[in-house]
Amino acid sequence: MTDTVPVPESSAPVRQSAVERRILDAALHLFAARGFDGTSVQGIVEAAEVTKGALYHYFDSKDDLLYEIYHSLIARQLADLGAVLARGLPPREAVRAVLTGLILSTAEHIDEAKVFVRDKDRLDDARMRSVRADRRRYHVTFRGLVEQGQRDGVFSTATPAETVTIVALGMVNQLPSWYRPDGPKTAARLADEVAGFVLAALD
Amino acid sequence: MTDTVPVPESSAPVRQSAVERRILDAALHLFAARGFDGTSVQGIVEAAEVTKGALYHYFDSKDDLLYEIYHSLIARQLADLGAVLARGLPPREAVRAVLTGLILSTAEHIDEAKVFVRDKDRLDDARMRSVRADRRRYHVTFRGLVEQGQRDGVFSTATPAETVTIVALGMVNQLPSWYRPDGPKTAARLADEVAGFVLAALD
DNA sequence: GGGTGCATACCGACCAGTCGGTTTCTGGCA
DNA sequence: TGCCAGAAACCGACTGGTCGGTATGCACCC
Repeated sequence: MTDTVPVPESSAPVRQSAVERRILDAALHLFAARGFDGTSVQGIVEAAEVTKGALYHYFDSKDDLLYEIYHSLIARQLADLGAVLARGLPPREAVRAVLTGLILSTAEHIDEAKVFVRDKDRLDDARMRSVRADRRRYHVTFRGLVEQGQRDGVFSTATPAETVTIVALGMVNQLPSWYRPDGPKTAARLADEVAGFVLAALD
Repeated sequence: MTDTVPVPESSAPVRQSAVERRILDAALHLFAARGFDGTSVQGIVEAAEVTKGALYHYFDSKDDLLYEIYHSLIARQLADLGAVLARGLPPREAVRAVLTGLILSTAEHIDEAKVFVRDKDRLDDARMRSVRADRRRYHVTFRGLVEQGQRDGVFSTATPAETVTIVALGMVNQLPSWYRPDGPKTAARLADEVAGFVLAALD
């Protein structure tokens, strides 16, 4: 509908104490390794080398930790997306930049991605709505890029933009299940291959 | 390396009592909805309207239920794959048939797929190895099809066969996160669109 | 009588979260 | 500079409840 793709805003980073960060780091690693329900609060405080009192001083609940992880992940993704859009690239280059950037960022923060894909629907209603709204903004913005390319005639219209978006972004969500940081291919190489694959399908 | 793609065998189905089936059904639905660790054995026996004694009469452990679910899923996928390969189609038609079949089968057994993608690494070592070996057979067989097409010159070699396989099969694994049986598009329609997308990238 | 198919009562371990208390930091005032 | 009051940071024992799993018994059938 619109002729230009709107740039999503990102929220400002929040300063946090060293203890707070240690707790979040420990929670992130344990959630990624064992899942949210498979991780005990006791396990988190032991890994972070703090006490339970400290954890509940900074966070309201175990769910709170999960939300912080999601929030930082999505905020970063939206910021990256905004940065690419701000460059005003033509659709093909924009899609390539968004996809390679997203893959690189996901590979770099693979634990957050793991937690997200596995436990994304384990939040209470209010936080769930917030996370979903952010995800939807990303989805709609990306689809807008594909639609623009299709309107401009540089992308094939064989596959509907919505399906392209689902498939392309879904591929990235699957990344935690097969990407290994110590594997034979660098993240940059994989990002090129995957983005190239998607663009080839859009030719 | 090989010139023909070998057909993987499937294992024979096992007969089970009505109580056994009720337990497995309840476990499947609860695991899909709340995850393995988020589901209690008590919850399963209540949903299945049996007692704990009955459950532990038929199954050794909670893990045992999970393995049964995985096993039936993978056995079905390997059987479908074998059926397609047995038709001896040329690579393009074979890839299309495998992908559409896999997507349709995944859509039809969406709960099993949900459980698999979420909790696939929650098994003990022995069962894990068994599951992984089966998955690997599927992966290697599919990659073989892509390689054959690339050798025959009907597929582009722009993206390595391994990456194509990871991306194509990964897309299917993501299906539980976006496919809705009551959505606007039928599973068959989505299967066509997604398979078409992959084949377009292989042109 | 011995195996199968359950039911029931129960176990110790562990769960997320709480609460009263203590230490450490910070700013204001003499 | 020295002191103090209040706030923020943190401690860890404890709670009610749930967890996966087990021990035992009993009816029914070959």
